[in-house]
Amino acid sequence: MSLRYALLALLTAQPMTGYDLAKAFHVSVGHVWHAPDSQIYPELKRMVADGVIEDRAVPWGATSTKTQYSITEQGIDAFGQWMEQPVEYPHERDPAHLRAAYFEWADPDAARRRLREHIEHYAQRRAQWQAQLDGIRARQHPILARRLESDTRHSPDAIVAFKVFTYEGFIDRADLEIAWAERGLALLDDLGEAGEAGEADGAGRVGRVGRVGREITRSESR
Amino acid sequence: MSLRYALLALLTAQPMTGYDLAKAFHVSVGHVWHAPDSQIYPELKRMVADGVIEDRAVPWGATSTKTQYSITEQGIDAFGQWMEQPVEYPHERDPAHLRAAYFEWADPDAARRRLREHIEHYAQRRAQWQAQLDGIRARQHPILARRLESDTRHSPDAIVAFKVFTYEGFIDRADLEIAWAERGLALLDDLGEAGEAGEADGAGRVGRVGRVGREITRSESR
DNA sequence: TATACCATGTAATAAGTTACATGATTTG
DNA sequence: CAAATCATGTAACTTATTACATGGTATA
Repeated sequence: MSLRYALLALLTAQPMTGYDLAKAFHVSVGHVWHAPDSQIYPELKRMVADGVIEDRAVPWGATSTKTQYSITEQGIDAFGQWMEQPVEYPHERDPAHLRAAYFEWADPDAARRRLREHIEHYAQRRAQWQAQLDGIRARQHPILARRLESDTRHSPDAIVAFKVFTYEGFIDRADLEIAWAERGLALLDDLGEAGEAGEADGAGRVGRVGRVGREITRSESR
Repeated sequence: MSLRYALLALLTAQPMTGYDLAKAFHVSVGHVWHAPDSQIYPELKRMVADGVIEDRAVPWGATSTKTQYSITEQGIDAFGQWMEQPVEYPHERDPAHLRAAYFEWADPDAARRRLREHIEHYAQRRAQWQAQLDGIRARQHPILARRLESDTRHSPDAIVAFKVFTYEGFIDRADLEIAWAERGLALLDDLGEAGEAGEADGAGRVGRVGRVGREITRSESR
């Protein structure tokens, strides 16, 4: 149901066609709540049926028309009421941490690849979020700029501050994930050293990892 | 597809009935990858059909039987191959951050409630993860203990270290979310003060939030 | 012998993914 | 006039959620 409110949020800034909306979505709120076009179009239909938005045919070219959607009074109410509802937190489902929990079944090099991919993944996301944040802080982000013009009922500073707050949270999260993966790489190195030492001793399976080699601590890797 | 590997991971420790497996799931790997029983049972059927696990009827009571599942050689291979595959990262879909991005549409008290719920949510998760972590570190966690007995091919220290690594990541994440929400509460306080100051001046909408009141910085709130 | 727990699901629905499909208009 | 982009989807599938259903076994 969040998709509906992500779309409503965009339409509080200005009326848009489905196409415009989908595009605007992908470069703004889509970084917080992803949805493909094929989910957006049907949802817009349902939203019209439910009265939270209106569709209007506007001319397109000489003969054609396109459908422009705008939020209704009822839609604004629904958006306000949404803010009164508790957030429904999704159940934990984390593919990267699930993998990491059973790294003993992986070749150490495969585990390292997974962790480096993790770092790469969050470095890319971080860059995207940072770009959003820069655009928001400078009030240059196109959708935000439009919103700041059209929204007369809220303080521009508040509008900006909440978006900054949101994206800062994502950036901190990306940093955390990168730091976590780096600790994982250090752990693999330590386990490797311990394993080799054990083998050199002819001892087979290793003992007391974390007391051999350097200590692995959470504070170290940052 | 991760559910399959979460179940395989449990079955690398010992054979179990569907019921045992579901129970074990909820108190261990289910904290990393949630699934309800109604998803587990059908998946087990599919896994038998695909040959990664075997089912065997074992006596239950005088006349009845129950189905015990055990991992096959093919299942162990599949688990190892899974470790060679890159993680498929889900698209970003964050209901709490989505809400926060548009807090200007919320009553400040409603926004505060959302943030306090966020803190409460992650405090509870943190406690759960911490409990898991304590059990793992002490090697008292029942499924882990069983695994440490039965798994002769991996170093017990490595088995433990990767699980510790995984859960530490979650705990750090919980701390981050709590700190984020606390910054949000501070932001709301600052915007409120600025708003009141503005109104007292008869200025209507507020100006220059972030320069009035105390500064809100990321380092401050922790 | 009642209550807790063991055991195993199904049905209906909702949500999300992937791939494909089609034509119109604007612009270089 | 060709290419880009605007415009709007549909179909098939997978995954996940919610709620319900049913009966057996162990134990106090």
